[in-house]
Amino acid sequence: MLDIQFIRDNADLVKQKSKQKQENVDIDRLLELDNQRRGLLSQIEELRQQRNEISASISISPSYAEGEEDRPIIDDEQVRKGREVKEKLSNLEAEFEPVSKEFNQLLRAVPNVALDDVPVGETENDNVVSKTVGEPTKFDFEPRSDAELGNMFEYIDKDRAAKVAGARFAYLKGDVVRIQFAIIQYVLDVLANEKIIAQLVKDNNLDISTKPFTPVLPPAMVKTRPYEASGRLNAEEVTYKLADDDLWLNASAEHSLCTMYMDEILDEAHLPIRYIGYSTSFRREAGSYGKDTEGIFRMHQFDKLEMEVFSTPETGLAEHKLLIAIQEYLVQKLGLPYQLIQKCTADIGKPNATGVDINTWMPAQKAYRETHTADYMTDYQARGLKTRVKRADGQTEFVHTNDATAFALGRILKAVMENYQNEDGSIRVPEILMPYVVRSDK
RNA sequence: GGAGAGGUGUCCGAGUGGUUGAAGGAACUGGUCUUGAAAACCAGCGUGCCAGCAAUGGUACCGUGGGUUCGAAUCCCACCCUCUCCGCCA
Repeated sequence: MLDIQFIRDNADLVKQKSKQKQENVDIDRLLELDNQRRGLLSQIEELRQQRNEISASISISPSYAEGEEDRPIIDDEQVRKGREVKEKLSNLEAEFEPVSKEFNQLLRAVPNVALDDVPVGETENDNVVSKTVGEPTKFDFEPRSDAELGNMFEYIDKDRAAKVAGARFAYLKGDVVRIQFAIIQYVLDVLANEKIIAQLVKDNNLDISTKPFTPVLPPAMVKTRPYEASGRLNAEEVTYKLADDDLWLNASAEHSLCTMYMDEILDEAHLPIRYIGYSTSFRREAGSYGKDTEGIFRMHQFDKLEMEVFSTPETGLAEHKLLIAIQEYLVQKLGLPYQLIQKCTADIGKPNATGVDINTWMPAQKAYRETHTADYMTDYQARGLKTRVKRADGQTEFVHTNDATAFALGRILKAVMENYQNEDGSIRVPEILMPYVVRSDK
């Protein structure tokens, strides 16, 4: 969330930026509530002061309390006054509660302010292709889709999955499963390799740490409070709720990673914290009926490798650039053609200050489709989660957070299957994955 | 799921109704001492909100939420979490 002080001081800017994101939050109402809230709060605090003074005036000193001598008699008049104050206080607090509640709801609804170089747009069609790497894969036959290839070799069984779990689920079987695990191993190898990180830092002229990423297997469920605080809970369209518990299914490893330092103050010397998380991700896909129903592109469940970084404010943007560089490195090593997309204001998402997507070439659809995203939240997410850093000078401030897809395995399996297919439907193993698919029985 | 113990500041840990934002210790920061370091000694050292240019003042925070009271870390209720033992189980 944003700082209310910042909104007060920059109301016009916040309104404008909010509109650019197509998030229509009533900023005037928020400011009105803010005024009401502060007015009531100062009245409440004044009464509390009175209450504290009254109770102090009738307090019994420890020596008296132990009954040594001259135990004072409690002053009934003061007690009566105390009761009066208590009554007034509880009335005011009752008045304060709904104001405060609406205020907090609205405050959380205000989106992050996009960086100035984020293109203004109304839909994802206004995203800007910032570069295209590689040529669409050439075939001297008509390339098959993941669904067709999956059927030919029983790699993908959605019919039986539908029987068991419903639409948008699949049994993935056989060698594509081995490819998935090879990709996981490969990504962990790359991100644990300080030489590669250092090279990418250098190539991009970034003045940040070369620290490698720590692999993490996070919880696949998140409680309501952290989920809401992260700005990532989207109950209507995305997130599954467990019926009997205060738990939601992860829609990304990011969701249980970004929340892990909630209510904590981190030591500056420990930053940046870089994690590569692996989690099965669950999405309701409620707004996408009839979209991408074929194959494994859009599923209720998929596995994902996700990078998460906690950093100081000064290095946040450079960390974002590093994450994009890593994404490009990984996609290039996998030999897939792609486009780097700068997302526009309407598409970056509420907590983001900026964000990019990588769209990978999908031969059967003859289109670049979204496989990666990289989000930079500045201090927006950390403010909600109260994740702070204690600086060398003793001051505390909110950390900056970044997240970025390493590989969303469902979508990347589709990309690999389609781009590496032969005419007979067989699929070659990308060279970089060869060492990870060696079978001991062959 | 059953029985028991417990959740206090960066950490350990005291505190069962009033001068407790919270003893003591550690860590950390500054200083004295030292050729330097260590040790020792002295001092400082939580976070949010409101008001203020600031100094500062006020208020809240001892797992979470509610209650009792003039007054709650301390008493009562509910919930969450952790640990130990038993049961079940990958």
